[in-house]
Amino acid sequence: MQVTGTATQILDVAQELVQTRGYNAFSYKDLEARVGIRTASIHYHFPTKADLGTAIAKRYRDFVNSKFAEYEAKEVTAPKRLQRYAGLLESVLTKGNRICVGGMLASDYATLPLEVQTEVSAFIHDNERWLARVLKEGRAAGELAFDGTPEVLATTLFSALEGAMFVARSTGDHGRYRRTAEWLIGTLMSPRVAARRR
Amino acid sequence: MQVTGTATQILDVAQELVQTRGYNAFSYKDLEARVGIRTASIHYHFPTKADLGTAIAKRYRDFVNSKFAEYEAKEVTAPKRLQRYAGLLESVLTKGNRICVGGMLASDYATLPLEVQTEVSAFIHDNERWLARVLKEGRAAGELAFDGTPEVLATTLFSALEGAMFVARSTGDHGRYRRTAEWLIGTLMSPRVAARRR
DNA sequence: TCATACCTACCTACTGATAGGTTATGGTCA
DNA sequence: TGACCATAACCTATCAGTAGGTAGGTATGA
Repeated sequence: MQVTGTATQILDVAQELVQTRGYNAFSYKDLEARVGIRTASIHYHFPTKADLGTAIAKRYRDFVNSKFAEYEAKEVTAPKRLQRYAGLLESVLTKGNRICVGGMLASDYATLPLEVQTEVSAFIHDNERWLARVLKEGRAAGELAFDGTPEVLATTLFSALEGAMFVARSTGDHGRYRRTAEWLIGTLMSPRVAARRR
Repeated sequence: MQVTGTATQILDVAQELVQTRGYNAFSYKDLEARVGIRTASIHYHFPTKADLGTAIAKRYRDFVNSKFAEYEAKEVTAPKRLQRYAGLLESVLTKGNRICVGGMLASDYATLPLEVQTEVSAFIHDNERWLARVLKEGRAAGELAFDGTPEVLATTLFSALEGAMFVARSTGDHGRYRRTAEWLIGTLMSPRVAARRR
């Protein structure tokens, strides 16, 4: 048995299809050829599509949460941490025109099985909570300057970056994402920090 | 006989399904019961689903473009025009948990027929172009203050508002959209930002 | 010998789409 | 006027293909 078992392989392929086509636009049949086993065998690993969707969402949430920990360990300042976060999503976009799993499933939200919906809501919550903390600490440290609460700005940041992925893909211009991310973070940097950057 | 013909009625119902479920998550069968005619009859009005999707996208784009003209006629200042724009999307969200047609189709982009893709790209372009003009004029008039080009900020604004719709719906909290919109526009009018530019 | 992991074969329901028939309306012309 | 015809707008019936899912059998290795 490999380090990457069949179940993991199924998750990898299915996740890519979720990120490019969306939850309702891929089927077990699509997985068949790419994974190399029959649809019935995929049902052995993931009895229902809801199970598969939930597994994808859970794994992705864990992955992103691990990135949060990584960024906090590696980067000391809030602006750097935000840049890392924006860079993570950018790499998703660049690697095969993909969309963040959370953002894509959010767009399919009304049609998702309940357990997947719950996972999506939790994903958004995790992202916003982490962003809010980074923003709060950054402002306290004088690295960031902004009006309003960290919570509101966290939602705004998350919404903007997720939305920018859709816009970038629909216009065939990945630069749109990058410029949006740069504008947002640049605007948050305090005059002192911004001045040093020039 | 009626003021609203059958074709219009089909478009109304189909558009609602696009806005709530997405392009791939509704079928002619879904329209049957709600419109009150058989799927075959719907094919009479819209031969293919691509035709239907294109008609929905085109009509919505025209609708939004007409709103642009309306806001320019009714409102004199840039902040007011931006507030109107944000309010338009908010009313879409509030009225039946809907998503902007452009944003929803952008999320389905990779699976759309070519003609619908083209329409989606054009919708984004129209929105960004109008926003960029409002921002440019607003800055020239001293009503707004921001770093960077109007074009970049237009993309950011559009991305953020569209993304905020998804986030609001997935968290069951429409207030998230409103607060995001208010933060964005508020930041553009902020004296602090204006002072920083000098 | 027993669980794991795969298979073939099949199911029901639905997908977008087509063929061809029915009905109502309204215009043309001997 | 009335016979005729065209068209619009619907219908039933059907298509081939796909959806997610199930039943039950088989190979393999501990």
